[in-house]
Amino acid sequence: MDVTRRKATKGRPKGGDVTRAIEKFRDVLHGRALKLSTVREAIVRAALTYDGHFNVEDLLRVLKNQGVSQAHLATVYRAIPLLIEAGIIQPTMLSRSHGNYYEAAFEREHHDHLVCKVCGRVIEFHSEAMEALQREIAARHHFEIEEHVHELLGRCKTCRKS
Amino acid sequence: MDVTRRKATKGRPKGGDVTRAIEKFRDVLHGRALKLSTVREAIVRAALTYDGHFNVEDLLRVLKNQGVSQAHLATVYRAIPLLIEAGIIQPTMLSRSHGNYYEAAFEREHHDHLVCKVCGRVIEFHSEAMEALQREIAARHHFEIEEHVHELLGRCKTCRKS
DNA sequence: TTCAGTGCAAAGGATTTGCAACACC
DNA sequence: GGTGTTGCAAATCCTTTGCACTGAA
Repeated sequence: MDVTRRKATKGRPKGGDVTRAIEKFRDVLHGRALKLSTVREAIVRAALTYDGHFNVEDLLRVLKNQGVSQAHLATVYRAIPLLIEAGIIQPTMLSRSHGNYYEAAFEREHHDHLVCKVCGRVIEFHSEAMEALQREIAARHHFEIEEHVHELLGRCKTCRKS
Repeated sequence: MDVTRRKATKGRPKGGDVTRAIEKFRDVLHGRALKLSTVREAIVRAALTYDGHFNVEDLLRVLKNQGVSQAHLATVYRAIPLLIEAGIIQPTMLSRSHGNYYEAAFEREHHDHLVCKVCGRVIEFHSEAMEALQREIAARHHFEIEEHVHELLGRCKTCRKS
């Protein structure tokens, strides 16, 4: 009935996925008369292959390690809205953490998060029953949901013992 | 079974509530060897009687209108964590808005939010079924929930027509 | 060749902090 | 009276922007 499962960091993009994502990105850019630069392509790759949640600095670090030109923070910031637009990444809350965090989203199923306030571990979950309930509540208020934020914060299995 | 209802801005604190809240606040402060200054008391009153969601500037504006000394931003920032600690206010996401927002929380029931991305309207909701489902999901992951963030973002009744 | 993209530095906005004067308990 | 609190200004952190130069189409 209610399929809650851990997707974890399986389903990381394989080569072909990255290629398709870049094609998708190119389309989005073309649609806006923008260009696909080598730097942007590198940013897409870095974002898609990043394991877990990241912020702009994290992404920059990866790019630097790969020796992508001088890789500048401003460039990454400027690319972020485009990556979101193209569905390459999606913003995630990780609530009170300062700054914004993102995660790869290309061809991944929707999910929400359990976040451990002690160790920072993030567990993904998806519940169809929950989604249905949300739709029901929205309908009751004649509200049209475009997106939602749902995070359960607390202590994970390991940390609740200490 | 599932009681979803609009709590709206009814249930605003009455005089007695404010007094009790201040007592509670005093206790929390005492417990940490801190003091209840007149400025802090004014901040508590302003927060409790504020109608709806507010940020630090909003609160400061109220204080200034009341002629509370020179009321300084830094002072309000310094008080916020204490108000949260005492359960006077709670942070609310209002997702992508820059800066943090809060709302009065003293002796109010827990609720979550529907937020209109067009007009900014905030509708409160509470669903026991939803809460139960969250507990179930947490249990499945041996996770202990301390708090959660749940916001449904989209278009309200009025704005979805335009 | 022509715009868009990039690096860099400087600007911005939100929040924090160091410090001397001031106010609770 | 001693310690925490406040106002103020300066400092920080994250993000955005202006500009001259480089690069994609």
